[in-house]
Amino acid sequence: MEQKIKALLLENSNNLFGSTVSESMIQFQPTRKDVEGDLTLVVFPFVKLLRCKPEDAGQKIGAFLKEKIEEIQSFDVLKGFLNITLSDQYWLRQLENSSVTNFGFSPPKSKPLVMVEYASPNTNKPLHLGHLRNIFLGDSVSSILEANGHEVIRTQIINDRGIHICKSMLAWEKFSPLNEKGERETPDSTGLKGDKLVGKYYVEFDQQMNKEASALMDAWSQGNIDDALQDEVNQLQQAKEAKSEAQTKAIDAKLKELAKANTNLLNEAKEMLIKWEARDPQTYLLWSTMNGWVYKGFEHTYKTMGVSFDKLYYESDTYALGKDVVQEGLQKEVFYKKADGSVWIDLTEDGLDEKIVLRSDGTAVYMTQDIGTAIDRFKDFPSIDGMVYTVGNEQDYHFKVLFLILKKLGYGWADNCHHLSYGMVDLPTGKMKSREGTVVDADELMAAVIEGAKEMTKERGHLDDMSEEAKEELYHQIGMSGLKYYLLKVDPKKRMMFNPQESIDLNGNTGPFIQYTYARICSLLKKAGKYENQLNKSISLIKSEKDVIKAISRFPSIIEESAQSYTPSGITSYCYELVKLYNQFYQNVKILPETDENLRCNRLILSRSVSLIIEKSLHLLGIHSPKRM
RNA sequence: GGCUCCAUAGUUCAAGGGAUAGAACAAAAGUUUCCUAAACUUUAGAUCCAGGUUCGAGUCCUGGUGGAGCCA
Repeated sequence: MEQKIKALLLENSNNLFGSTVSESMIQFQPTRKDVEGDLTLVVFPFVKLLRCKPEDAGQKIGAFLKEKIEEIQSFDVLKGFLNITLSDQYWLRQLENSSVTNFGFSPPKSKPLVMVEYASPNTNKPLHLGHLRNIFLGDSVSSILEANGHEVIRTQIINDRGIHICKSMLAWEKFSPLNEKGERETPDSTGLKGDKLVGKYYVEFDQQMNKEASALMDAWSQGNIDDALQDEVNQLQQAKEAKSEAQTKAIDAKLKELAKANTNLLNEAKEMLIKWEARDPQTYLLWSTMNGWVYKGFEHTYKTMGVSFDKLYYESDTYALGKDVVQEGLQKEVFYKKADGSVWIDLTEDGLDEKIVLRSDGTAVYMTQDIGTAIDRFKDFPSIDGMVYTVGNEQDYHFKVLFLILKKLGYGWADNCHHLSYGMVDLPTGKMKSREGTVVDADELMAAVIEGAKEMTKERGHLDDMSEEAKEELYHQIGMSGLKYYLLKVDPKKRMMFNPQESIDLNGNTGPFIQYTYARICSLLKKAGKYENQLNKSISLIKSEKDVIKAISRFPSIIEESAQSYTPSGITSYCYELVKLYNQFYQNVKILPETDENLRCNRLILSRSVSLIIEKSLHLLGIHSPKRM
């Protein structure tokens, strides 16, 4: 309808306004709920052209439209807003349209292939709350893109190499206790999930290193300083004299860093990394064994989360790839070499800095890897039209630079790369810090929300005749729904607060609330038995019915907008609004007891339509729609 | 030090430059002989500060304050 009005106004702009109007002047918005009308046209932009009061301009446009468009039942002008009321027949037709199976979705694969990367886990520790936001977000955006007609490849980049990986490997080798057979701890022998076991040794490494560093600092303060470090340490220690408390603290921190950097333990880890890069067989075996444990653990976590991937990329495979590209870039003079041999790109003309792309010792930095991985992906899937990187906003700058470099290297597809940047997740107690042990573990959190859902569902007591197995599945669906919805309802760009208490809430703007409405409609339709699946379009609508139909008719554009902006929160807001309106309707009228067969039938069809949209919306959020709860 | 982002009820979040800034939670009061009360209905409560652009600013611009991040 908006399109229709827009076209009509553009077509007749000369005789209506005396000059050509631009498309951007024609602005629609939903009519305020306390005002009569279905659709509102903002009149202000035309006031200047017509040289009259907003009210008169509105009257003129309204009269014109009413004459040309038969679905317009009436109109009203209020302070520069033209409120148009459409006929009930129009709305009933809208309802009828919504009953097609793929209502709101574009035909599958009608739009180009997009690769979505979400989850870039390190293989040295378990997944945590931050990963949950990342993964739910990427998974949901993938589904939304699919609904909008794109073919999607879901992928992750697994950070499986580097010094941090060597740290847990080394700690396991050095500190894991031996059993009577002389074997070190494994997931099987301890009953620990693989990622948890490896994470334990990553922590162990840090503790042992700190211990060694403290001992080293004690030695320094007694004057036992290694020759090579003597000058540096002395300088720092002397600098502390006669300084304020804050300054002394800062210097102590520097000393501590220096001590850590000079521990035997860290040096051993560095040696291990060198061995790994040289493909030392023993180191490789240890590495692949421990990573194998982690992958098994992750698999379990992903299963609980209900997500999966089409293609995996490992940094151990791709880290070297970027180096060749850097050489090419040097020849093309996109990059330049500094005296020490390191390679840089100068982005100052683009308002950015100079950025290193290869270290002086020839080793890769993150940027090198990411350049290589991107190119590799486009080689693997030549028909990719776009890449979406779901990565936290602390890397905003990194991706700005990455895309610019790719562009300068001559890759046209760089324009179709998008950084889906999301904000950090904070706790009521403050930031999550792994060093302070305030990180919320993904597995533990999921178990907690499922347990919460179980307790609260039991209190309701709706399920007495359900099998234990079905009940467990339902608790899982409800708990995960609460968690996913909670993390997805906030605009991805924004930093958010995670309150564990609220995430298992069933009331208000939550996943379970929406699921409940769905289950209630399912029950209603079941009890209704057979009914005529044909709308009676001559019946007039009551307000609460029309409100629901209006919401239903918005669904296709909501999907479109959410896909374009990569925001699942558009779906959550919409779905919540639809459900609220439906509940008002449900509370207002009787459906099953209604004796007028046409009315009863229409209301059942309306309810069915709503349930289908809820199901689709929840699917786009990665949430199940249970038929009972 | 340089750059980027954020600031809305007590709290957590909404609001394509458009009408009287919406919800939820928490607080207070109500609604079951009837389709699942995980619901519905009321009440109370907010745009960090100072300028500017505009017919119109929570939204855009400048400056300030407070918070977060990135780069050496």
